[in-house]
Amino acid sequence: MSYKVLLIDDEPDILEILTYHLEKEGFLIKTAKNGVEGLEVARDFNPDLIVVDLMMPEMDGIETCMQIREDKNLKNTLVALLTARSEDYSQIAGFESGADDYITKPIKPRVLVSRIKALLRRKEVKNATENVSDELSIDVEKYVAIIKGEEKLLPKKEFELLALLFSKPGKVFTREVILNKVWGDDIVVGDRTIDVHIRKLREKIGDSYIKTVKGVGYKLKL
Amino acid sequence: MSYKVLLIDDEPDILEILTYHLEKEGFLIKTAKNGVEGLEVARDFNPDLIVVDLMMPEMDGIETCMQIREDKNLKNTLVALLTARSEDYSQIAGFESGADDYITKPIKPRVLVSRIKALLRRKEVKNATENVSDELSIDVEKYVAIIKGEEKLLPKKEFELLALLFSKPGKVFTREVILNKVWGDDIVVGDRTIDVHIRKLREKIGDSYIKTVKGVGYKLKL
DNA sequence: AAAACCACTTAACATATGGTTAATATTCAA
DNA sequence: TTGAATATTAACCATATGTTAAGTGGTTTT
Repeated sequence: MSYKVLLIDDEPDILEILTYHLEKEGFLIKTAKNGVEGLEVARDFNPDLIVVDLMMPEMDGIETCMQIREDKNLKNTLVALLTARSEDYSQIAGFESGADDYITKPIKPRVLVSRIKALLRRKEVKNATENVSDELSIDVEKYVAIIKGEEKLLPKKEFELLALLFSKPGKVFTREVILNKVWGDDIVVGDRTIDVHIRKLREKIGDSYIKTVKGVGYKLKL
Repeated sequence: MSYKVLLIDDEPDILEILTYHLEKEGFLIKTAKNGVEGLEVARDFNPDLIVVDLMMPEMDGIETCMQIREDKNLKNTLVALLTARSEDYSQIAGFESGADDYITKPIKPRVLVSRIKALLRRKEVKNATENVSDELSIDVEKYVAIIKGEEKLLPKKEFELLALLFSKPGKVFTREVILNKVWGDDIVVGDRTIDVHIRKLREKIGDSYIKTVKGVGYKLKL
């Protein structure tokens, strides 16, 4: 299924050019020429991503962004803000608009497309890891494991290992696969390294979640 | 709870029409026909927002605005100035009236309403950000970090870095992202530059807020 | 115009943490 | 029961980050 993207901008030219490039990539596009209209369309269209221009008359981008964030039905929708310059960034960032990404003008279609793809990929991961169990979850943005509501900041490798297991809870990941995904194809480490990381994870999140399948690998218990 | 708005204008017609439109939107409205009266009402009514007409006999808008700003009890109150034309803007901005927004006449009710909503929402955010950790917040307009009530003026780069972290407290920002957002896509700086800025920030706001996630980046502690 | 100042960057060195290993213990499936 | 796989622990070490001071260029002050 292709991703749905809503573009909100008051300049028809920009809408047109972006639509062209994104449709070429197989995205499903709708457009709106202001925030109010955008919100309406969004509620109906239920897009995966909304791209909002910051500079718009009447209701500006930040305002729109915030309203999107407030709408519970659009909880899983990503928002990317189009901003004039990267330097102005802090001005926007100061408000917690809740945007997931900022894309600076002038827009290069290629850059935009790859940014959007990256965003959607992340969303995929996020959705996959959400609500697997109400006791344990992970937050990819924050690098934390949430165990019974308590957030534990994990070091890089430990987090990546846990995230891997989370990518398919219940599935057994062989040591080989774990090495490949977390450490990389070429890096060589001793064969106790994984165990030690598992150990540290268990220390932090409790013994009951990561299950050893002897001779095969590890899996996340649901 | 609905927002309280105080309208100050010497023209009854305008007061009436604005009251009508704003009450329709669920705001709680009070009016005053000059600055002196306005201040009295304000102290009693304690509104979220005061809309002041610039052109008024006796005590004019700017004067009123300044007096509002001086009143400690109205610290959290927003002020919007009604001005005749956008060209006059620079004139007014010159005086540091302390207004939070300028709305130009002739007033279009729809525009006014959305502007006011935007303002109040920002205020909401501002107050909310303060609660993220009621010890630390930032003021985008002043370029300051407010740490336990004390304002610290930050240099550009430091502020932008902090603002970035603030844009999503808890989220880990990689060095790469930080470089992109604060320094820009193309600018190349040595790899100790970020650390040094982090250092200076920590020096000013205390060590406890910015957390290092080794191998990944930095994040703002909640 | 010189001096003082400030923001920012760089360079050189110090430190600490996360990652790994090694040595030993324990477990589990055949 | 037994040996290979995994657990556990602490020690080790590399590297990412912390820290300090000094350099640079631009701006303000005198």
